[in-house]
Amino acid sequence: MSSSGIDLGYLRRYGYEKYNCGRCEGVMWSTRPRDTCPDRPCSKYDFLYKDYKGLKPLTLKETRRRFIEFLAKRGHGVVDPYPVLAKWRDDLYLTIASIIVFQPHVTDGLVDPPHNPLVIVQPSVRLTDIDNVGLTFGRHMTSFEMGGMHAFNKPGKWVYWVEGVLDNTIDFFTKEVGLELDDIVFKESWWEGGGNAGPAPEVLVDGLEVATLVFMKYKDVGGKLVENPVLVVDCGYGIERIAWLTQRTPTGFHAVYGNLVDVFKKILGVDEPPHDVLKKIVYETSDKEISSLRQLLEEASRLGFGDYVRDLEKSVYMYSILDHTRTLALMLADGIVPSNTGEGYLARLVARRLVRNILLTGVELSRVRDVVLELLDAQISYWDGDYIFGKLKARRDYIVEVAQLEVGKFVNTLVESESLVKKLLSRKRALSLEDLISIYDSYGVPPEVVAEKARGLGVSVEVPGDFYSIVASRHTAPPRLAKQVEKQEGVEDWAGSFPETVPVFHLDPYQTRVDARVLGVRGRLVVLDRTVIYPRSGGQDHDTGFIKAGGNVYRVVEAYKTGGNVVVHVLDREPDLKPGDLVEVEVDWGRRYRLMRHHTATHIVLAAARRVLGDHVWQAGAEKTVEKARLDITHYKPITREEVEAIENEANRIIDSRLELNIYKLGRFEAESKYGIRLYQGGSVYSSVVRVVEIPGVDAQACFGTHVKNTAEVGAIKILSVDRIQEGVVRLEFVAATRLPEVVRSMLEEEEKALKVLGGDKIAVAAERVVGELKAKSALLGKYRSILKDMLLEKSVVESRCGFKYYMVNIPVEDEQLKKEIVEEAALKRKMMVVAVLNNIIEAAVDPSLVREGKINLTKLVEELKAYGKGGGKPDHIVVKLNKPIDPSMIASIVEKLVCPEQPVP
RNA sequence: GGGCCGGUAGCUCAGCUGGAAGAGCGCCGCCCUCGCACGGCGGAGGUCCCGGGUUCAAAUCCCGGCCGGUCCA
Repeated sequence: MSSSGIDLGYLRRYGYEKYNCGRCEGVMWSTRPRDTCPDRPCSKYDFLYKDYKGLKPLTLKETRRRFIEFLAKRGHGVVDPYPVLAKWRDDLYLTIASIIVFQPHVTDGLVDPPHNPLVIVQPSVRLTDIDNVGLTFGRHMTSFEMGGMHAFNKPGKWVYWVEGVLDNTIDFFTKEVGLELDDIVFKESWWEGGGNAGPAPEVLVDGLEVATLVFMKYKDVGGKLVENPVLVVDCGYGIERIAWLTQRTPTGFHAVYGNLVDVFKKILGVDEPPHDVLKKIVYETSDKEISSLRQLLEEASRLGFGDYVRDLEKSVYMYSILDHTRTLALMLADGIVPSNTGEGYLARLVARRLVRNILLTGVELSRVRDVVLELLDAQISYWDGDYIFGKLKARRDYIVEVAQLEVGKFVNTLVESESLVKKLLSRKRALSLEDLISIYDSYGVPPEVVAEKARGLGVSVEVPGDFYSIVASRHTAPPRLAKQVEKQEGVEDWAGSFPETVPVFHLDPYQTRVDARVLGVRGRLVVLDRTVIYPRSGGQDHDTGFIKAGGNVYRVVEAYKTGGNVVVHVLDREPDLKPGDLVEVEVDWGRRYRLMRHHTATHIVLAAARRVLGDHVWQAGAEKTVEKARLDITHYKPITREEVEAIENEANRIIDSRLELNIYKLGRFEAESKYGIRLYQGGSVYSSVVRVVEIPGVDAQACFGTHVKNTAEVGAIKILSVDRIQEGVVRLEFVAATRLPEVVRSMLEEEEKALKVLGGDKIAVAAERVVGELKAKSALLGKYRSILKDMLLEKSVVESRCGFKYYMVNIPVEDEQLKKEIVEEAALKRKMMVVAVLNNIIEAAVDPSLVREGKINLTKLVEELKAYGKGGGKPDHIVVKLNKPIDPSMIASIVEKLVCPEQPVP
């Protein structure tokens, strides 16, 4: 791809000329002629051995500091890093680049950035290359720092474009990093993603790509590229890679993790090849396309490093472990709760890859949990005080506890895999690819582990190299189902044509009526210029009420909001109204007030849960109706009874503190810097201002709902139920205020009903008594049954004409259990054939030994009885259900035929 | 949100090509022992997750639900 759309000719001013790479044919700009571009695979990591004159080794921190300070000096405002949990977006789970912080609201031009231009060093997590992490010796890391240099050019506000970007880049690398122009090459490229696209020259230094300069010129609209209203400068500098380049350590991990590498070596018992050897290996393999560890090791052997292959293998695992522990810690620190869905699954993925790598270094399965703890602690203290990763320390307890839990789950799976594989192999002698996929899909046991266990049982199993992509390809999502029910054909467009409805319910949530003007009528739908009716939104149910005009009163049965903040009222019938009419709108205050109080209660419960359970608690969903409020929160283990009570107590304490709520609008970035990303409990918000609902000192959220003035109005909160609705998410249901007595009343009524049946006045006592009586009765019944059984058997012995004795029992009471016990007693204990009849069912049995000896086969009896009904069974036990009456003597003669087959008729 | 696997004794699980609910561990009693452990004998303990359906007959097959696990968006 070319860099069409921008002209890099400005580089000529610095002495650059355009060349073509002789190998990949890419277009590059260089100060001197080159045959090939300094990019892999066209060249090796030449930086590792190059003697740079002005280059001084920079630590990661120093690199980061210089980057920020350099751009700050050039007028860039400094933006502090955002979490890697991208709660402000609903199209992404993780922050994968610095621009993510400003998409889509700023890149679309809807919101002004906090500074323009700006600099931000943003920790980012990308898991797409997770399997490459150790293999590329530091080129790929799942967590990395992206040095973001951003400018947003729009009409009336021009910052800089190609020239500014190139000046800044060249000056940073020459003046701050200490490179010379000759070292730096620009290679033309193109970038697309996240709904934007544009030319994106890469900055290459002797085999390493150290920055990508994206000129976000286009927007992807339905597969077509159109000019973006804002020309976005999206330059990402690889802070780790730059540090590596200046230090020229054997791998990028050494540059980033410094002496932590030695700590990990000790904990894991891993030896690296000597650094000069390692560096050689890294260098020599740097232009090879290496996609598996086996390939890397083969390549290393081929290059004559066979002696070091063993250490190299373990070292690669260790590099992944360094990377995965930091990524996991970072994800957890930002509040991710591991789970089987969403971002929680991504944390699980990292945790499981981590465990696999740890096992591969040779750590015993039983020690994995402890080792993870040690590694995380080492990682956390290594980053203590750091600008980006210093926050790990404050969240240490959560990180460690959750990681241990999560790792423990996987360890369990692996322990159980042993018997699983055994079981499978006991049924078949080999395991196919299908088996491997189904084991991985259903139980989460990775194929390598299965293969290893199978090998232990003497079965070799082939694991294809592209196993995980095969699995992924089987899970391609089905076409998305149509989104809900379309409200009504064209309503969105119709309603959208009106100006925003004045939200009287926001201006004064206590106002119950207002005079309004009709703007539009469509069937039963009405749009007004203002309203006190709250439309269903943000999990709060809609209001109901009345619209009065000209002596008519219409019920408002529903209300919803369209994209343009226009409230659509749904009436009980088609009204006699036309645009321009004046009406009076009145809200059903009883309903509304309950909804308001349930809504404020929900904010309070969330805050209380966060105080009791920890900062990882996020709202995962909420619904407020007149009957009750429902709040789903993220949490990593079951909530105990004590915790529920603590949350309830804390919530009621907040109510009793009589806190005045502050509700006001605030610029987006201002609100974020004041309250943090916590604001977005209800999901992403696409607007330049957010409506902040603040309970001072307790909670602040971006929220559209209606709230009471003072927490005291919530009155009281009672949590009614706690459910784990999926892994990592707990649902709390609760009621507040005047809804509470209604709930209590219905509970008391239930109890009354139960007591009416059970008798007594205490339900627990009554139930205990009834259950006790039941047990005693059934014990007594058992005794009667036993006596009756013996009595029936005594008088039921029948002797056939050939002298064969058997029981023919007619069971006089409808007791299946009695029939069963008689049959068992007779056949199995007394070793006699028995024929038992209860209603229209004939059951017959003999001791299985008689069948084995060939003396009798009851299935013949079934054949004989087929004329009277249906049935079946085994040779020693049959059941036949009769569909017409049969004379007992008839049964006897049939049995006779069976037991005296060869007896001549006298 | 979708796919797959599972739910049987206090625990771990077998039974699942429909036909009389099982094993190991744990528990109780007895034997052995000065006592304990081991061992031996005997015993108690079950809503086969729930609800429908098919069938003469369902733990087993089918449908729905609940709960757990797991993979993928």
